[in-house]
Amino acid sequence: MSSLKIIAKHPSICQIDSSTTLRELRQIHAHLLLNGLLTDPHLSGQFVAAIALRNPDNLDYSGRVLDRCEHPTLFGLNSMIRVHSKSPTPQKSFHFYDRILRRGLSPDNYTFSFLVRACAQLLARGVGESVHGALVRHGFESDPHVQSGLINMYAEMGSLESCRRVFGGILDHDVVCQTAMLSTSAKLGDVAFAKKLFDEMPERDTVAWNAMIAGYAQCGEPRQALNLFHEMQLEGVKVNEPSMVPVLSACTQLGVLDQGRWAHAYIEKNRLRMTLTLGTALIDMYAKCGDMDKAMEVFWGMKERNVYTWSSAMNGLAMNGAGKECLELLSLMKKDGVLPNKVTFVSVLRGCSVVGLVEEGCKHFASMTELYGIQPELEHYGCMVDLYGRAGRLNEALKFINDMPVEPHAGAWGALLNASKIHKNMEIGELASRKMLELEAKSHGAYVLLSNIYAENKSWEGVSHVRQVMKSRGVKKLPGCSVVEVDGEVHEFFVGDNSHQMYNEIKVMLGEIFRRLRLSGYMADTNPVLFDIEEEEKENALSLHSEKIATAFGLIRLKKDIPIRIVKNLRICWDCHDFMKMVSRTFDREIVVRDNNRFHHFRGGGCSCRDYW
DNA sequence: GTAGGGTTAG
Repeated sequence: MSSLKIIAKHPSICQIDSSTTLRELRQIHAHLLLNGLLTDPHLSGQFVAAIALRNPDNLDYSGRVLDRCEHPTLFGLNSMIRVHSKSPTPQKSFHFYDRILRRGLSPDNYTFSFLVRACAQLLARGVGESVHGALVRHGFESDPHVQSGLINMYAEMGSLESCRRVFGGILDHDVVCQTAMLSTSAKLGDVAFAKKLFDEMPERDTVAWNAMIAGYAQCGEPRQALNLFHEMQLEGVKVNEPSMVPVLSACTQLGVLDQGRWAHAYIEKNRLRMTLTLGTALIDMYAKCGDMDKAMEVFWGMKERNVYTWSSAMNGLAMNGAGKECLELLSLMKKDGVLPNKVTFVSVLRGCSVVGLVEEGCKHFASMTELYGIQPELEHYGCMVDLYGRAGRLNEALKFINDMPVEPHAGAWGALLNASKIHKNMEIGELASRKMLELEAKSHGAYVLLSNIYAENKSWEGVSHVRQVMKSRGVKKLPGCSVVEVDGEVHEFFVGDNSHQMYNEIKVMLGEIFRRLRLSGYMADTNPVLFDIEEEEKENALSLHSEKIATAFGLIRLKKDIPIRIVKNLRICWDCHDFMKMVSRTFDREIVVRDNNRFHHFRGGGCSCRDYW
C-alpha cells in the first residue's frame, strides 16, 4: 500500500495543523506507534515533515520522533533538514546530515539542496563553502535545485561575484537555476541583468515570471512590475498566489488604489487562495493606498494572522493617524498569542507618536526589552525622539538622544530637526541639523527644514547661508512630485509642471480654486523665503507645489463622490495642508494625501491628523 | 510523496 493511501486511512495525520496541541500530536504519534505505522519508512518521514512544516513549534518534537525511529529513511532525514533550513535554528540541519552519513545512507540531491539553504540562513561562509565542496564530491553540482540553492546562498552572503562564478560554471542552464540567478541579480540591485537573463530564457514558467515581477517591485520599479504582470497574462502563463504579492506591492508603492482594487478582484475571480502572505500584502496595499476601512475588513476576514499580518494592520492604522486603534490591535494580538517583534514595535511607537501618546509610548518602549527581550534598534530610538519632539517636549527628545546607548544615527537627529521645525525652535534645530549633516552631508531634507526654520524665525541670514552651503556642496533639492490616479491611469505632476496635456484647464481651475478660497478667507502663505519656490517662478500661477496642481486636476477629472487621492514624494507643507482643508470644505470633496510620512484625510474643512504634526 | 518565486519597517 502506498504511503499516501495509508495516510488517507488515517486522517489524523492530515488534520495536523498549527492548532494541533502537543498532546494531540503525542496521541497521533502513539496511534502510529501502536499500529506499527512509524516503522513504515515513508510514513515516518511524512509524519515528521507534516508536523514540523505546519508549525515550527513542533520542530523539536518531530526531531525526537525521528530520533526514536529505528530506520529513518533518507526521505525523513531530508525532511528534517528541510524544515530546519527554514527555521530560526538552521544549524540543526547538520545534525540530520550527520545521521545520514552515520547510517551509511548516501545523501542525495534533495539533501544538498536543503543543506545549502540552511547555510544561506546561517550566513556562515566557511560552512557554506565546505558544503559546496561536499556536494561537488558527491557529484550533485549539476542538479538545478542544488545550483539554485548555491546561488541563493552566495546571494545571502552578499557576494554577487560568487553567484556569477557558480552560474558561469554551469554548462546547461536549467530554468530553475536561471530563475535563481535572475532573482538574485534583482535582489542585489542589478535588475537590468535580471531582465537580460529573463529575456534570454528559452522557456519561462510561472516561477520565472513571478521572480522577474518581484525583482522589479523590489528594485523600486513598480510600473515595470505591473507591465510585466499584464504581459504575463497576455502570454497565457498560469498566475498563482505568489504572482500577486509583488503585484500588490507595486500598487502599494505607487499608491494606486484603483489598480490595487483590480488586483484584489482578480484574486477573487480566479479563486486564488488567501494565504497569509497574500492577505498581508493586501492589507498593506489598502492601508498604504489610504483605504484603511477596507484594509481592516480584509484583516478581520482572514482565517489566521501571523506577526506580519498584525504588524501590517498596525502600521496602516498608525500611518492613517489612528493611534488608539493601533494600540488596541496590539493588545488583541497579544491575546491571540502572537508575539510582537521589532517591526511591530516600530508601528506601535509610530501609533503613539501620531496622536501624542507620550507616556503610552514610553511604556511600550520599556516593555520591548522587559517583556519581550527585544533590543531597541536605531528605528525605535528614532521613533522615541519623534514621540517626544512632536509633542513639543524638545528638551526631553534631546536628552533621549544624548542618553542613547548607541551612536545616534541621522534619522534620530532628523526626527529632532523635524520637531524643531514644527515647534519653531531655532536653537535645537541648528544643533540637530548640524549633527545630521555630519552624518549625511547630502541630505537635502535637512537643508530644507533648517532653511524653513530660519524663514519662520525671520532669520534671513540663516536662510541665505543654508543656500550657500547647499550650493557649495552640490546638494540639489528633490523636486516635489504628486501622483493622481484617474480611471486606472496615473497622472504625475512636478512643482510648476506645465507639461500636462490639460495644462490650460488646470490653470483655469487653479484660478477658480483660489478665487473661491479667498472668498472664504484663505491667505496663501506668501512668506518670501519659502524655500521650495524659486524667486523667478513666483509670477507663474503654476509655480505651486505639485499637490495643489494635482488637486486641481482631480477636481476636473474625478466625479464628486470619488475622493481625490494624491501620492506625494515629499512631506506636505503647512500651506498646502491649509489649502487642502479649505478645498475639501469649499468644494465638498474628500481629499486623501499620502506624503512620504503618513496619510492626511481631508474632509469638511478638517484633516484626520487634527493638525498634530 | 520532499526542491524554485512572495509579505511587514525611515
